[in-house]
Amino acid sequence: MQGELENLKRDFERFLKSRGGKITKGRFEIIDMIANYGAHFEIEDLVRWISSQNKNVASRSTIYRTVRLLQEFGAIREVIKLNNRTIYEFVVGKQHHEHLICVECGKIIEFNKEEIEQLQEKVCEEYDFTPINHRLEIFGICSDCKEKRRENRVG
Amino acid sequence: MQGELENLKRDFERFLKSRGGKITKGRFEIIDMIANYGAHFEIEDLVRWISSQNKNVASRSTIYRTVRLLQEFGAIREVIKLNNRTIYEFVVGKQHHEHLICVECGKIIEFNKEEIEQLQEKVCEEYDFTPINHRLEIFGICSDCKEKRRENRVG
DNA sequence: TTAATTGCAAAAACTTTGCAATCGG
DNA sequence: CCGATTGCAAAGTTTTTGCAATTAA
Repeated sequence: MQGELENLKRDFERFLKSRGGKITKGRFEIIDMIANYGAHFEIEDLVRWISSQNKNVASRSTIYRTVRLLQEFGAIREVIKLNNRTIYEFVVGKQHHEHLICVECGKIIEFNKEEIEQLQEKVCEEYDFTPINHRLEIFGICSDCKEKRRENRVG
Repeated sequence: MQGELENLKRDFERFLKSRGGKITKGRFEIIDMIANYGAHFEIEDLVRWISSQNKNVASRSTIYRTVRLLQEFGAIREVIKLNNRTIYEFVVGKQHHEHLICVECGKIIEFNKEEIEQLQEKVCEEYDFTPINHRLEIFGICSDCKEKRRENRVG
């Protein structure tokens, strides 16, 4: 919803000011582009897409730099790391969740399991470890791909 | 223990033969090197270390290719992905486990929580998703680093 | 013999950085 | 005005690949 994006921008402004940073048009346009691009993205795809939409938003370096800033700020997180791919996620308006990743078609399914979160906290306590964030990735074959395999076997 | 390494090599031989591959000295020397290197490694470090020990084991490309083979075989898994670092783990003789990663000192703590594994299976069933493998990474601050912070504050 | 493997150097893919010009506060 | 930011091109990292020579089966 739109209000959340506006809130995020306002908070990001505060974040920037708090570290002596500046409010530039490019940074906020990048946020809009990411918001329009969809929940999950790889930086290079994002760069290409932004350039295809509007050459004047920002250069590749500025996009990389802004993604890093947004990550420090907390609006973006690295959610999937597989082989040499890194998939980021724009977290605005999303509750925390984990991912099922289909290794056949690349589909990403989000899920949330409160009990798993609680067990993680328990583990951290046991090790006197203060968690900052976490990532659970389950790789496998999704329902659709299994279906397709079955069809191919029959056909 | 030594027997496990021998079993692994025997199984890896079968694996290679089953895909029409060949048993080469280099591949098995790389396994020995990895076994001696320690549980967790980054490929570039491994390459440098192997070269420092013995230039004639294998070239950088062969090490990369063999690590990939061992990953397909299942003797190695990517366990941690953070920023642009990938840490691999040699799984021989280890039961499945997850990782706590200290973002301050880089320490890796292994843990295993059966209930978490079970809950994951439950989630997969719900989505009719067939899991192949998974990775749970919890980033945070370890006990020692918290202690150090306390000392610094006092001192 | 012949198909897989190796080493090398080059290329590819992704990300960071130095610097001069520009812009925000 | 001053310091942060930008764009560019260059450089840095990590990983892959084409190819000729070599090696296992």
